Amino acid sequence: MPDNERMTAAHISSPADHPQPGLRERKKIKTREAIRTATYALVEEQGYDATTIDQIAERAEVSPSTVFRYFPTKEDIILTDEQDPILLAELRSRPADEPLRDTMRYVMREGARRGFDEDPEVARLRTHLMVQVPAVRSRMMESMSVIGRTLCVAIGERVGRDPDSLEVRVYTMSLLGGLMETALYWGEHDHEDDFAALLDRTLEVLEHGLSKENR
Amino acid sequence: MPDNERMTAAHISSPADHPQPGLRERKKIKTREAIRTATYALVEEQGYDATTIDQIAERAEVSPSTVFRYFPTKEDIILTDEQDPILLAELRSRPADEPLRDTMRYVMREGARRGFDEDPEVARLRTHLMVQVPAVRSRMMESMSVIGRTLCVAIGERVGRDPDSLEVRVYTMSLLGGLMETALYWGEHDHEDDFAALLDRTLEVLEHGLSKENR
DNA sequence: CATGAAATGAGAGTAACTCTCAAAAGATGG
DNA sequence: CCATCTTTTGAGAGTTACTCTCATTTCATG
Repeated sequence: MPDNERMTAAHISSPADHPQPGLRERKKIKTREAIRTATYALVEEQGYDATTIDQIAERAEVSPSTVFRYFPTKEDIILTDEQDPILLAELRSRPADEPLRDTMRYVMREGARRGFDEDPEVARLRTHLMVQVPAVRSRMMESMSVIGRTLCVAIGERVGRDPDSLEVRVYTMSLLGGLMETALYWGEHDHEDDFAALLDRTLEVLEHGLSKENR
Repeated sequence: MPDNERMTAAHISSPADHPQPGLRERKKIKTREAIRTATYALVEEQGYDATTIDQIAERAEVSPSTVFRYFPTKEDIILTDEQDPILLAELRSRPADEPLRDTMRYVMREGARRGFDEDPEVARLRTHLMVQVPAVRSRMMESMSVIGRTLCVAIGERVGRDPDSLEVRVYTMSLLGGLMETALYWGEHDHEDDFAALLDRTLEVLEHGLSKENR
């Protein structure tokens, strides 16, 4: 089961995305969406573990095979998102002389804002699943380490170092570790806090460490 | 499948560990060891994915049911270790006024040294699996986040802060993220580097960030 | 409309886990 | 040493995520 490549063909959209790319493409998008909404609905009704692929397929009105053609694992139905590549592109397009912290702050904020504006219900459910279902959390961490690779390159460029050097990799993963924990914290506390504020506190800690008995 | 509790009963050894705790206990330890060595041997021969639980059971001369009684998942056979609780205890026993970085440096070094001294072959195989097999890496990350919970308490105590505060959690997870990446780096490079030296570089980065075009 | 390509569905197969229940093996008191 | 109680084990059936293959359908194109 050598599945280093998690990305399905369906994930990679060609750079030029025409508004009307033919019936076939439109149908694929619709199927994808149907599977996702079916999953979210079922999970909300019965919970994650109780929801089987067959049920998802039935409600989405596709065959189980098709579900797997669109998403490599059950967790990916929940975690995958069209926005990730957008965010990565955005990260790359930031001015090269901008301090890394500012870049990350911006990108993270943007990601949270979009995800939440688009559909608050889904965002809520999703983060709850990240917190509660081990398999989902685990999958998220894995995708984090994939993103880490890309981030290393971006960060390596900026700093003028080998992206594969220990230093760059450690820096990147520690940053990501902190950011992910922030997201989990946010989800655990039912999104009561302002995410931007949490992010600021996080970046403060990452930059200056833990001061004793402050706050 | 609500499996928040990953620890099997077999993992929790009573505080008073007698040297001869009766035949029953001794047999359990032997069975556990048999399953582990069978697994390592088979994985070395045929690779991780190609090795099934049935094969493991057969070579260890137990039933498949028994394998699952001892280890909740296949990945745990490889990752679980009697040393982890020892290391955690050691961490707790460090002087309270020792700087955190020094503590972590010490504990990590100690862990790597022991694991490697004990059985270099197994240690090598294990880290390679962490690097190469997604499921194993993923499971390791999960256990990292469990360790993180414990670490938060320890760190919270030292710093005099709420262990559940965002600050402590972010600090802890970013630390762990960096440390794990160091371990992965070490494994990826076939343990050519001196782990202690890598650790020092890691802690330097975590403390002072990435300086531009140094080295 | 005909031909080629891509997407789908159906179905069989694998393997990791779970659960249940009866048999076996160690512990314990007499 | 034996009888009983408890723990561990094995056997087997069941579930489910995921894989692979092949025939059929559906869209694209000239």
